[in-house]
Amino acid sequence: MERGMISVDRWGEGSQVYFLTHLHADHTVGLSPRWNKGPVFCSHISARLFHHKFPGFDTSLIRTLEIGQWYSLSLVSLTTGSQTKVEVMSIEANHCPGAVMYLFRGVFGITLYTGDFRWEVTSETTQMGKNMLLKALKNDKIDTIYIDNTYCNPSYSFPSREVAAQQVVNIINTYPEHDIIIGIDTLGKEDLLLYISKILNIKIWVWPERLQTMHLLGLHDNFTTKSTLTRVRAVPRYSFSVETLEGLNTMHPTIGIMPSGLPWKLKGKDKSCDLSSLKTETGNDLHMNMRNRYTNNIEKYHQYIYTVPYSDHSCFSELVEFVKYLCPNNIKGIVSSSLSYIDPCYHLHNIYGTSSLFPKHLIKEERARVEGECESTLSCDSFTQVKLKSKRIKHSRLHLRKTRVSLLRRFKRGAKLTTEDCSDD
DNA sequence: GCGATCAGTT
DNA sequence: CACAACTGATCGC
Repeated sequence: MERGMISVDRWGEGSQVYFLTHLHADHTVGLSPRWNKGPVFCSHISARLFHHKFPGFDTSLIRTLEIGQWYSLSLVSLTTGSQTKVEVMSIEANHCPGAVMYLFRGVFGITLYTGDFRWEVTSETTQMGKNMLLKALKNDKIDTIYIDNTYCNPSYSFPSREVAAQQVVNIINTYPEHDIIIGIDTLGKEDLLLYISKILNIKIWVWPERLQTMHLLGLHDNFTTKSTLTRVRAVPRYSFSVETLEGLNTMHPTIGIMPSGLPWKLKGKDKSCDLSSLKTETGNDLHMNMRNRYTNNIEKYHQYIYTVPYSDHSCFSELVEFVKYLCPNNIKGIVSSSLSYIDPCYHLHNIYGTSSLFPKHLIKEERARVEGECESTLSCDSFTQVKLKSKRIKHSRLHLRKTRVSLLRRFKRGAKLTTEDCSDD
């Protein structure tokens, strides 16, 4: 992509067109109701949710794209100053409602920006995305994939959301007399709640604003704001804490369930997990065996709290499948926070194109190459953040060390940290 | 009042 | 231990 032309999920100055993958807060930093920098392209569902999230947003700036359809844009190349054609197609990302990837085709070649996505082979949505990509690309090869590297490390492994949803149902069934609370965000995990609602044939309580979101998503039957109607409540994740659960339990026995890709652990406490009391609904042994590998992921985080590996991001093996399927020339991580922006690419490049690991003597070289590559994806945002952070005196030791290391490392490598890096690709 | 940034939380 | 996604406090304007 050429700088100054296209921004995806970045809302700083200096682009001709802006693309939104989905409406989670960490992808909309800089977007506000008074946005006026340029047209915002997004999916129909995101467009529908837009006004809820940003009341008063200038509707004339929103351009909705039909999924799986090519659109042509005429942009100005900042390097040549002349008009250039860019084609774009949005593809189902299977992350949260309205989430899409963007496939771009232009003078810069073919670029796929995945945004956050889940590449779940058992999911129909993923199959749709797969077919769209196949159809869109024909025999062409993607030059660069900007990939959701959130869980791009072999240590991250979790089951399909269908399996995880059943785990949640199993936990709920284990406590027939308990109230249940489930931690969720402002968007996402609707399928999990729907599954629970349908299997157990109950409504699920959500807070009033969340009910509005449900209605905007066309979900009218399975949710309620009347707490007397149900024992299962979905609550904002930030109000879901050990204290909350302990407080609730002084009034009525209550179990909390956290759906998350990461197995949370309570610091220094007993991590033991009593799964013996958990039964499958069907008692199906095969089902049980299939899940066996993952059962350890159901953690009893606390006396009253379970965590279940229900993730809206791809796990490592899914990322591997994705990359193998598309065979791009280049891979760059989107998530550049903390120290994770190096390892992810490293892991993917290791498996990419070959079933075995690189010979030991090549690994160092490969790592250096990959690290250099990832370096170029650094945004000025993260740089200024680092600069500001290192100036501060009051800071946790860990943070201070981290920023120093990464500042030093970036400086040593001579990474270009100009506004050029900020805007797009 | 506003956006930007940071700390803290699960 | 980590992550994503979010809230609330604080700062500068």
